Amino acid sequence: MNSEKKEQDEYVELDEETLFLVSQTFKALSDPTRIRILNLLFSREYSVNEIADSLNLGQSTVSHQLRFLKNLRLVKYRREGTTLYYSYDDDHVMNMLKLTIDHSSHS
Amino acid sequence: MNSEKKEQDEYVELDEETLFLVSQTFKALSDPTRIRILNLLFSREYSVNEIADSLNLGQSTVSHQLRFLKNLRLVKYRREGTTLYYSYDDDHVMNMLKLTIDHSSHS
DNA sequence: TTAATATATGAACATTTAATCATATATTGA
DNA sequence: TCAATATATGATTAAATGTTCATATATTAA
Repeated sequence: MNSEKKEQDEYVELDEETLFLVSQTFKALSDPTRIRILNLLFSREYSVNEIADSLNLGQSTVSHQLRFLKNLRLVKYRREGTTLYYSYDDDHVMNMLKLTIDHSSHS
Repeated sequence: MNSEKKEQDEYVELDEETLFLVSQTFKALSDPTRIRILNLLFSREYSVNEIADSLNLGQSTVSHQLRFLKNLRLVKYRREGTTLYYSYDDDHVMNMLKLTIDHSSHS
């Protein structure tokens, strides 16, 4: 039952599921394109084409990355006609992103 | 001089250097092996071999990943004879990691 | 100086990843 | 129903990434 005496400084090995979730979360924030998209969404919701135009990216590129972010529930969307308006959907992740941007800004 | 009137909801496009730093920081945390290493270092300093043994990783694998983390100044080391003791060196990143682990733990 | 131990390094390889292109799907208005 | 617009999807490709193996380097003790 794995009941050896634990040392004071014993670490807790992460279970596989947590490890996967954590790595996926950070992976989402590890790509410049996704960072730029999320940074855009700090201010308001944007349609796919607005994102592509604002950031000079292909429509397909944006759509693929939004799917990635959507799968991790970092963004959500709302439909209006044929247009999908995307916005962020995870405060914890957005906070980390903002903190790290500030932390990294040599301003 | 790029002085168009800014909207209220205007976002601030990230400069390339910040974008790179932010993405690198999160990339460090996006790999399961590196996460496990940093998770180990929460408790205390470890030598390279201790890390390899504790996590069932090859010595070379650990050394490579430590170099990665060292380059980003996320870890530092202290020498004692032929042994190098590694410990973490960035509170901000370690805090983010801990928060995200807690956030992801379905406990 | 030599052997033993700890760690680092470089090359090779398999896998993953992001962008692109072409095309498919979905919604709306005429 | 058809055309126009917005978005999604699948396949392909080039680049990046992580692990492994073999070997190099560095420190210490004898």
